[in-house]
Amino acid sequence: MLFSTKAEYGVRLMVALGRQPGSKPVSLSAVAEAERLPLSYLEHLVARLRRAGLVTSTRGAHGGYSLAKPADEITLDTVVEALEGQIAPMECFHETPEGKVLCSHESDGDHACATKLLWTRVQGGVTKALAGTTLAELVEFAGGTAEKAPPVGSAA
Amino acid sequence: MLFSTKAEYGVRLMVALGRQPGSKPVSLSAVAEAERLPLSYLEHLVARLRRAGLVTSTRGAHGGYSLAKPADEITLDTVVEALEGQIAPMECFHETPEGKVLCSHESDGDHACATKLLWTRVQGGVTKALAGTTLAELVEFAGGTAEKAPPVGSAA
DNA sequence: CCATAACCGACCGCTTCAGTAGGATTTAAT
DNA sequence: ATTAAATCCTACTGAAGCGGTCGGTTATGG
Repeated sequence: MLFSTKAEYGVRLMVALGRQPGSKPVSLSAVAEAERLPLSYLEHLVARLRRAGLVTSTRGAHGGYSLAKPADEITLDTVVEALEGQIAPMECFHETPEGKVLCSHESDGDHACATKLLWTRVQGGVTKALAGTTLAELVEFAGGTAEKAPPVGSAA
Repeated sequence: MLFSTKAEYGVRLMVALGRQPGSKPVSLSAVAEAERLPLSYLEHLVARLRRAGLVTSTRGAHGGYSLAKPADEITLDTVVEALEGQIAPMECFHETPEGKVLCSHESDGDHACATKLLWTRVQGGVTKALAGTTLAELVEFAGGTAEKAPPVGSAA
């Protein structure tokens, strides 16, 4: 499996927030109920999203979470990375700040690691798919906002 | 991490076999020494490759493993799948024999799962990268066959 | 004041990973 | 025939991550 449920649940959480019109915060319990996900587990995930600056929180009664940016400015690579940690096909793969890819097996001289070409291509494929998808697309795909289907928290 | 060292070690093993000219089998211990990998662990990996029909074995002294097909007819998706199991971005993702993608969260009516669009794209990116790479390319990339660098098992 | 809800850290059962261990079988060479 | 080299097979193990729970603290609107 490429990704764990952390990415799955976290993305669904983000979509749920994206469906909320305006800037009214959505409580985690509302999301948990709508998506049938354990509340206490969602707390861990949303903490990662908050630390990554993707959502903002308002505490206290009637509080909750909102997207920190418009949904069409949020690409899924940042979301998945916040949830799963650095996206790399392989343990030995490090990406430098300048975007260069390093392989820790290349210690023996400059003779390139046999697998580097492969993992670089895989990395490219995944990154392209994630960075080329915006949260707004997923919200749209999931059934749009209030018009067609009510956002979470509305009366059943 | 997208893949574990099973894919890493296994692909390096396949490249090592691909560097061997002719059909002379290469012993696992030779590969283990050349690639600095634990022999007993490689045994597990090569067993998967053999069961998948990617390598053939000859037992007894002077035995070893050879590629079951020419390197340019082996695409890396089959190799990685043999090593890691079915390639899917997410637990809930099943591919039917006809190539259709199913998501187990789509039980509630026909309303598509919010994340399906995303995982489908990721899946496509990875599959394209893996299926579009042949073992021959990696062998070439790693330094070609006997000409430039001797295959494993040759005198040091 | 009290219900609601965000925050935080510890814990737990389970599975997988990476690797080891010990043997058995087969085969080539001496 | 013996032996060394090799594939093959099963079982085991320590460590880590996954998915989730629990209890408690803090903040806030009514």
